[in-house]
Amino acid sequence: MAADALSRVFSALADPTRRDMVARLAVGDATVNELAAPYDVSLQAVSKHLRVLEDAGLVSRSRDAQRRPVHLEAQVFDLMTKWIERYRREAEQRYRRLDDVLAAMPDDVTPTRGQESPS
Amino acid sequence: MAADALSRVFSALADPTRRDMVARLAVGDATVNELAAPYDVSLQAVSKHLRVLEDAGLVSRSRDAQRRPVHLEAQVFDLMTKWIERYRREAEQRYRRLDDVLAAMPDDVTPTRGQESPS
DNA sequence: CCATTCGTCAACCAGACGGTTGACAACACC
DNA sequence: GGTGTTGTCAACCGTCTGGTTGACGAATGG
Repeated sequence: MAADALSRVFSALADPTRRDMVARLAVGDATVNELAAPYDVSLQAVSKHLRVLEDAGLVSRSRDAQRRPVHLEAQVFDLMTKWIERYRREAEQRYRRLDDVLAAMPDDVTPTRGQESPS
Repeated sequence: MAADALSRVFSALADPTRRDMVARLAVGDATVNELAAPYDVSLQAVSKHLRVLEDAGLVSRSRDAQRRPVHLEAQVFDLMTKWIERYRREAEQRYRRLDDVLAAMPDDVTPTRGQESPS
């Protein structure tokens, strides 16, 4: 199950509720109860979601009396963006190479470039 | 399940095998058999993975005789990066704001949440 | 026409996931 | 010390997931 860090992060964000919590936490830290408020689920379910986010490194929890303020750890996003950007770039380069091929094609299939003398 | 597009994309990339396939496809299109080669799983399992990637919009399949070349659709990456960047930026702004507050704080003020203990 | 290659569909299985309820630990407050 | 608040742990449940095997469809090529 989700052995590597990247899998854990993607998996954690695959759930709309958890993404919503991340959105909420981007505004500022919050307690479990505060985070649970908008959703129609038990506090335990929210606690579980937070555990998943924590295991993914997206979130950290500290202690304030009985409260457990939750804090967003935005650095982990870099892991994802790095992965994504790498392959996006690779794919784009491939398209560019394809463009070169098309550009190098015989003129008769690319007539729009200039006025060739018609035969 | 996984009603929204974003969930489908994150969920699809949460699997290491599928991420690996995306990596492979960034280099160039491939058939199902070619994609299956590196992995020690049945062709059917690979077919299932491709279906997940296709449902997420990460991949498209065309036809070439009996072969079904698989093509990476890199535009979907934008969906993720947009989401990520939004909250990353929001969190960063918050840190900047926090820095301002800390900078504006008198030196002797130590924020304590507990009650001030009388001597 | 027949065999082969390439790939999908269907049924099944074990394990993970998201949710529930009930019990309980930790701390604050009176 | 007793009570209320905050949150976690544990057990359970239905569903989704990733894998398997077996059968089959579609197209190629002897």
